[in-house]
Amino acid sequence: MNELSRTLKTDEITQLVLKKTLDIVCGKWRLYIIFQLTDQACRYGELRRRIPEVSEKVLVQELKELVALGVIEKTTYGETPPRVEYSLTERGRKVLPILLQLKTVGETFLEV
Amino acid sequence: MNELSRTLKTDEITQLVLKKTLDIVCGKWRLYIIFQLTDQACRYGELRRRIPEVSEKVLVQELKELVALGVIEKTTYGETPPRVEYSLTERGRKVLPILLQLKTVGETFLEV
DNA sequence: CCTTATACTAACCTTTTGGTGGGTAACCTA
DNA sequence: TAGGTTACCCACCAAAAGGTTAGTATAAGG
Repeated sequence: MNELSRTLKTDEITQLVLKKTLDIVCGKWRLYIIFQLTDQACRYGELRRRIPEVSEKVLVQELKELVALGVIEKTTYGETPPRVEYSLTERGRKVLPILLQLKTVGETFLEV
Repeated sequence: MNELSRTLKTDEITQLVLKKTLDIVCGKWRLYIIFQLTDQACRYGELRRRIPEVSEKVLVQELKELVALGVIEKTTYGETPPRVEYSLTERGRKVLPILLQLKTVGETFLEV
């Protein structure tokens, strides 16, 4: 019984961990956005221009979510016209190599 | 113009690659299913019992999708009651280490 | 004083994903 | 002959994800 409850608990933790990962990774554009910020911070408009296929609403929404998750951070300069920059957080930079490796997964399954 | 079209093409390839990756990874239960097959093949019913939270329909559906993607394979033994086993394909085993690393991502963002 | 630029918000709609509750075939055992 | 076991299928439904279109504040530039 004790062992069972320990097993259950481990499963629950694994599920939590995986859920968090999926929150960060899933969503059609999240990885794409993260990869755009690999080297430097990027303004909102610049992101729009670099990923023209994503709709405005979704981009804003995804950026907000990634900020809430702690993957990226937002810096607002009180200027007009407004200037806002997005960049990776420390944690974001920490996991970036793993996320970049995910390309290998896609490549492996696209090979003939 | 040549450079632009080359850039566009690269972007398209990146998008294809990422899409393929997301197909494999996303979905509430896909990673979970893949991880269950790390060491040995597993029967359908065994998977059901190991992941009780997933509904029957969704499990079947996810298994089918993973087979179609080439991540896992299905072996049917013509017995009654039926026996069906799922296991990782060669490609599946190849990318498994990368997928396992994804746990690190979740852990990083769950830390206090 | 009208336009332009930037970084958004809000209302609304469609598609995709995940889930429930039933049913099925085939053989074995009691 | 009734019930158990296994690995599914089908019709239907709710919620989440993704997308379109229009509108906003502010200041600088012509």
